[in-house]
Amino acid sequence: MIKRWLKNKIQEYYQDTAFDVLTPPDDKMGDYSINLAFVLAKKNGTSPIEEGQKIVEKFKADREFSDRFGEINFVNPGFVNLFLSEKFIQEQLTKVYKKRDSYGTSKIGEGKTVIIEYGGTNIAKPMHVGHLRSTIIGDGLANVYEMLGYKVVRWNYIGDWGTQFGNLIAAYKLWGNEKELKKKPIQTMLNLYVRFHDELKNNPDLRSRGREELKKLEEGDAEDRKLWEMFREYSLDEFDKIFQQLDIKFDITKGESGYEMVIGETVEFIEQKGILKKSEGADIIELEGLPPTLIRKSDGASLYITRDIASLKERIEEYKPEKILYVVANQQALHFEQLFAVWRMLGFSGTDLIHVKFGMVLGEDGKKLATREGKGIPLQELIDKIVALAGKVVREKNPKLSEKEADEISKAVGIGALKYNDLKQHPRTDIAFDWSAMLDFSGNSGPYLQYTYARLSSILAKAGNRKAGNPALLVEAEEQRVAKRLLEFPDSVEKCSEFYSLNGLALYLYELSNDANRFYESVRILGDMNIERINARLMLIETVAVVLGRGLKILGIGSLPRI
RNA sequence: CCCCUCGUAGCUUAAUGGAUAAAGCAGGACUCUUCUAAGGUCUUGAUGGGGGUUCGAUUCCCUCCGAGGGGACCA
Repeated sequence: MIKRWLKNKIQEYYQDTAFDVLTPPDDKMGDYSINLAFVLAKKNGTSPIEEGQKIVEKFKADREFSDRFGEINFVNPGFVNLFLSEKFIQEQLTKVYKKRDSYGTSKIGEGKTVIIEYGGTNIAKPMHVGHLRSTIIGDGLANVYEMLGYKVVRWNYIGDWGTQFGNLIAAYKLWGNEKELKKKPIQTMLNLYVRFHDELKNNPDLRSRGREELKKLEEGDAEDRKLWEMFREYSLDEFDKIFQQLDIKFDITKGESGYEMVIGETVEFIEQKGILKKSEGADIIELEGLPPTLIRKSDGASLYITRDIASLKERIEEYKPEKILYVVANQQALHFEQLFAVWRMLGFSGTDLIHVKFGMVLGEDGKKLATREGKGIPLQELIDKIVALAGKVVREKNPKLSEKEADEISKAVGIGALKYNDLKQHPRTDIAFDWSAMLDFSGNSGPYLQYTYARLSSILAKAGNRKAGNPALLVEAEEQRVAKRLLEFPDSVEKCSEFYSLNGLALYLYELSNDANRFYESVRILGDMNIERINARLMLIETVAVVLGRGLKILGIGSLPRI
C-alpha cells in the first residue's frame, strides 16, 4: 500500500528510471528503503553519495513525503531510508480499524473469472499426503482470488478414467468380491491395485486383460460400467469425508470420465486444425521444442491429454476465464507444457494458463513414497494422528474445557497445524515428511498463530464495553511495530496471487503474531490507570485479531476465541 | 543421453539482484503473586566446489559435483 504509493510518487520525479522500494528487515535501517542513488549515479556519471543527498533534499521539501515520513536519510552504500512518522502510522491505524472487516479486499479482479483446479484425487486410490498439497494450496489461492474480487471456480478434476480402471476391473474379476469391497472400499481397491502390479511382474498377460476391460468399459459394457460406477461412488464418498474434515469445498467435481463422450469431436476439432499426424499407428501432434504428444493410441483409445484438451476447451467456452490455474505436482510439468503448446496451436489465446507446480512429499528417509508399492501415507491416517495429538495437548493445557469444546478445538488445532506446516513452505521444493515437525505445536506453526488469536480475543472478552480508542496514545516501540505490520497485510495478500504461493502470507501472519506477542508481553493492557490508553490498546489488538483471523481463513485455518 | 526442479546452520525451511543471510526445531542460560508460558528474553551455529556479469549475487550466466522428477501408446 505504502510501498506502491512511494513507487508511484518517486516515478513522478524520476521517470524511466528503474529502482526498487524495499522493506528492510531491521527497523534501524528505516521502514522503507530505495536504491535509486546507485542507478542515478551510474546514469549521470556522478557518485551515489552526491545523488543520495540530492534525493533526500528533494524529498524533504515535498509536503507529501514529509507528512508521511518523519525522517528521511541517506545511508551508504547508496540507500535512501524513510521512516514512517508516528502521526502517519496512527492515522493509518484508525483507517484500518474502521474497515477491518474488509481490509485487504480489493476490486482488481472485478468482472474477471479464474478457474482453479486442485485436489486431483484419483478414484480407487486413497488420498495421500501429496493430494494434501494440491488441495490446500489450491484452496488457499482460491480464497486469495476471492478477496481480490475475482469470480472463482473451484474445480476438482478427478482421475476417474483410463488404463488403471481397466486394470482394476480385471483385478476385481480375478480376486475381488463385493462383500469385502463394501466393508473397506478404498483399502480393498488399493489392495487389488497393488496386487495387480505385483503379479504383472511375473505374468505380463495381465496387461492385455486390463486393456480389454478398458476397451469394454469405453464401449459401454454393462457389467464393467456397473463396476466402474461402484468404484467411483465408494471413492467419492471417501473423499467427501476427508474434504469435510479439511473444510475444503468445490464448485465443480468433474473429472476425466466427464469428457469421455466428447473425445471424438475433440479429436475431430484437432484434425480440422490440421495439426494431427499419424505415427506408428497412433495420432500425435508434433510440438516445437517439446517431445511430440500422443492424442490417440493406435487402438483408438484416448489419453490423459486428450481428455485434458476437451476439458480445457469446455472451460474456456463456458466460463471465458481470465486465468486457469492447475495446481498439480511438479512431475506433470511436461504434460502441462504440452497441453499449453497444443492449446496455442489450436489458435486459442487470451487466457493465462498456469501450472502451479509443487514438489513432492518425500518420506522421512528422503525417498519417494510410491502408492504402487503401498508406501504412501494415507491422508486419513495422518489427520487422525494429528487431531488425536492435538486433543491430548489441548486437554493438558486447558483441562477445564468441556468435552465438546475440547473436541472442536482439537480439530481446529490439528488441521491448522497440518495445513500451516505445508503452506509456510515454498511450494516448488520437495518437502521431507517429518512427523516431529508436523506434530510440533510451538514456534512457527499453525497453533502458534491460533494461540496468539486466542490470547488477544481473551483480553477483548474480558474488557467488556469500551469506547473507540485514540491511536495517538500508542507511542511505545512495541505498539508502533504492530501497527506498522498491520499496514503490510494487503500487499501480502496480493503477492500470493502474483507468485501463486501462500508462504509469503503465512510468513506475514507469523511475523504479525510475533509482534503482537511481544507487545502482549511488554505491557499489561487491562488494569491500566489510564482508561484512554486501555481503549487505544484494545483498538490495536482488536485490529490484529481481525486481520490474523482473516489471514488464517485465507490459509483455510480456523481461529477460535479459546484454544 | 536429453529436458526440468533443487542443493542455505546438526535437522526442517525463509529471503521481487540489495544493506549485518531470516526463522523454527534440537543444544545452552533466564522468565509465570499479573489479561492463555502453545508465550517472552538472551545465546551457539549456514549459502555444495570453481569461474563470470554487477557498485552489490542465495538469487542471473558457465562449469563441475550431488539429489529428485520427467522423456510416444500410464496418469
